[in-house]
Amino acid sequence: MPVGTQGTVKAMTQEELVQLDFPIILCNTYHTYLRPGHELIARAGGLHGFINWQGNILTDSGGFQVFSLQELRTISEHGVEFKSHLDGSKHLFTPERAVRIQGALGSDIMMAFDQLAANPCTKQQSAEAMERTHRWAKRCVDEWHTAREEWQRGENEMLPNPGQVLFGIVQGGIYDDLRQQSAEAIAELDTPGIAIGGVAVGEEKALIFSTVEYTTPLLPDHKPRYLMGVGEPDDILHAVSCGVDMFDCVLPTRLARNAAMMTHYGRVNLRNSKYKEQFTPVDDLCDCQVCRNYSAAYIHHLFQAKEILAARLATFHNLYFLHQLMADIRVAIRAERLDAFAAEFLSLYQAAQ
RNA sequence: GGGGGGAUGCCCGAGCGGCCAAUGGGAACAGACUGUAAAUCUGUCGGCGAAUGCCUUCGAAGGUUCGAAUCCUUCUCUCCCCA
Repeated sequence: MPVGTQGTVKAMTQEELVQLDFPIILCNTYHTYLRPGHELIARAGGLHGFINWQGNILTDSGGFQVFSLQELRTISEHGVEFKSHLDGSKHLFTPERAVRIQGALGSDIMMAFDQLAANPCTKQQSAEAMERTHRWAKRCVDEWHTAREEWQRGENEMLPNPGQVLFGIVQGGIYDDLRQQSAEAIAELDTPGIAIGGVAVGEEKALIFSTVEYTTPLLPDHKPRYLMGVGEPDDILHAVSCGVDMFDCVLPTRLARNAAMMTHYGRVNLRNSKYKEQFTPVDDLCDCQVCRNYSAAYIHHLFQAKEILAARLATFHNLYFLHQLMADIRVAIRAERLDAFAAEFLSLYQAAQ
């Protein structure tokens, strides 16, 4: 899933996302609630209507902002009070409200409102965040049932997507026993999909790998398993081999805006002067329209000149690259040669790192 | 012809006797980025050295001073006003 926090995958049009063949994108509840507002979006026909996206949409609940906007919020059992980064106004997010807002946004998959522990933190802090996440997940599920019943009785106009589902989120930090507890608690809620959260929030790679390796098999394998916020190609390959089905990550789009492009030969920085006269494609193994039509030298020039097109071309390529990686992974899985594919891919990708 | 400003590192520009190898921007060079407060942030940016440091720099030459980018003299170049 490309990430489109504010209702836009930065630098791409929805037509380009269709062209890139993504079936689903991620939008953010907290950010779209603050601006332009969930009620306005509901009046526009939900996120789908408002942003003109016929594919699926997953909304993150605002749980990540509890983590990323630590200085701007206070947590209690009831919920989280945010101080808006836009105008300083105060906004109370509870699990119930996160569900209602996502209902109004009309996404296809809404996420439970969770709490990820700050990084670094003690096991005690991880456990507290996890336990609260469990209580909040239960409240999300209950509120979701209530909202659906209201809608079925015709009492709730703010539910533009009757097909919407809710996913629970497993927390527990880097601690196996906590992850196990969390996997059990969230699985018990019987949501149609389950996410692994609180990963890749500053911990070293080995810990990301071991956490995913331990946690994923604990989740029901007949439901989609979604690893939130990951990641880099090697993370994805590893997580898929552990049984993960879904990913979202800001990396391809953010890196692109900062001149980094993912190639079969590893990540490269197009600002580097070595590309000044490279009149060949950035990645000669890539057949995206950017690599087919534009040279590294040109893209280097666009970044040096701070032209908008630089971000657009790099974003298109990075998204294409990860989409292609996932497609290749699916082919490899069907051919029962995922490990071989991963080894081949990584030998080239990591050689230059 | 008369009067008044300026010349600082690749560029712009601060400094106006010691804390100045010289604030700040920009450019350049490199790095970071994992459910997006990010088209952002960080570092380097006269030479040599691992380093206390040493050497060469603030238009040019001379001078004053323990000490000068900063004060004085002359010169060169430039900008503005009046005629």
